[in-house]
Amino acid sequence: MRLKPEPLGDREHPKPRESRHTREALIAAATELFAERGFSGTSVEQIARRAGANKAMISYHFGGKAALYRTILEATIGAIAERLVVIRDGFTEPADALKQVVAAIADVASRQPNFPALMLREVVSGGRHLDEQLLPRFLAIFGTVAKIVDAGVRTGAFRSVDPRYTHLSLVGSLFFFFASEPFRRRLVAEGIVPGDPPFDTAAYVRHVQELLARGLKPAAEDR
Amino acid sequence: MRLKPEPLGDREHPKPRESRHTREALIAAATELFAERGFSGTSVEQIARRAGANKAMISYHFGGKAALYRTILEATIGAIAERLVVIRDGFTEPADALKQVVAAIADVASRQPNFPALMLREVVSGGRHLDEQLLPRFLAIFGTVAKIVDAGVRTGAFRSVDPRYTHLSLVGSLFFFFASEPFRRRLVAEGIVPGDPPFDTAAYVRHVQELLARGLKPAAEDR
DNA sequence: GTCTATAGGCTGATAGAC
DNA sequence: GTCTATCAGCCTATAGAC
Repeated sequence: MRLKPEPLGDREHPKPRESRHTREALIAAATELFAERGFSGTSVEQIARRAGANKAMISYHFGGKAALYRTILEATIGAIAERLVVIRDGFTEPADALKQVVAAIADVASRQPNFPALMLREVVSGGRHLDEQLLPRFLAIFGTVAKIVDAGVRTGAFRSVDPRYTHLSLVGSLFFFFASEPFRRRLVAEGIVPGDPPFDTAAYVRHVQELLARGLKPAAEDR
Repeated sequence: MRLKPEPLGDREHPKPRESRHTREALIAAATELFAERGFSGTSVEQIARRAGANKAMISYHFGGKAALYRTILEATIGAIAERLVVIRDGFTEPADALKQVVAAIADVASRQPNFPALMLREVVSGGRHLDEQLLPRFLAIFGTVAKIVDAGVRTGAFRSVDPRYTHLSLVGSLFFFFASEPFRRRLVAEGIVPGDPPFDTAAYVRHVQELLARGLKPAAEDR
């Protein structure tokens, strides 16, 4: 997933123009295109062109377009699942843990800008490409929020809410923000939507955290 | 958009098997497929088959696949814009108006179950199919929320929040909920996610309304 | 209005030279 | 590992019969 520059060291055979580089360039290009245009909206021709590689290389390195897509999904889901599982298994304060979840999703989205669009497309498509190996990792996102909210409701840190609805509103807000970034950028550039103050990831993260903190706090009348 | 059964009345020529019916069947089938699989993920062959029509009818009635998609987008965006503009131009209480927006989006989504998936795909794709005619109508959603929040912040009904961020979290939560419905249904059916109590649109609407009401209310320390 | 048949373009994959 | 050339399949659009 990540496009690690990965210093080459001193190789002896400069002739095969670095398999590592081609492979990663293809992944980087394909990730962008799949996020922007979806799987069927992207041709191997386009991927190769953007990667500065030959389209035959996609079959050589990955075994075809579908396998390349799966490789990308795997890395993307792995990155977010890894982060969330740590929070899920280590938190003590539900309110704080929920903030951490928001921050973690935003952090992964900052490092891998195409992750939210890919996830959103996958969800909207009914998870068609998520097999029994990928699905559990994908659901780690859901499981983490659900566990935290469950704990919070039990301990009285949160008012009585459905953990599933809380998950959907949290993830929906965040994915939508990040996945709409290119569209918003266009609207701002064309002067259609106010770009001042500029859209800011950190500010939006705080916005969602605030909304959740205030929205889930038990009020006087809830007791 | 809507698949109005539209009683035929007494026509004289039963031979041309009802143009109206074919046209609407194509729109209904295409709307489902575009929502499920996206524009490029759907072939005219599939649309025709699901509509029980001939694929040449797509060119005849609409002028091609792209024109059919545009027809659908137009109707979809029109339906939601129409509803929101009424709220935008007639509200007095910002807190109540925001509730109405949530309810209106949910209501349109109930009548046209594919509307959120189509909108989400369009946003994630950078609004590629929204021309200068469709874009303003689409942005009525944004403008309505922004105006309401602006008013609420000015009158002190809401704490000081960015209307744009409020819009993104509101719309993101709702679209994500509705567009993920098929996926959730699958997860519940396979016993992967608890389906008890069953996911309920009205309950989710209340959840989002509550989250916003509590999340935007000015607290003692905000004054 | 509807259908069949077909044209013509593009897509993903791969054999084989280097 | 990389590239060129090529192929079979699928796609959208349409001409023309009914």
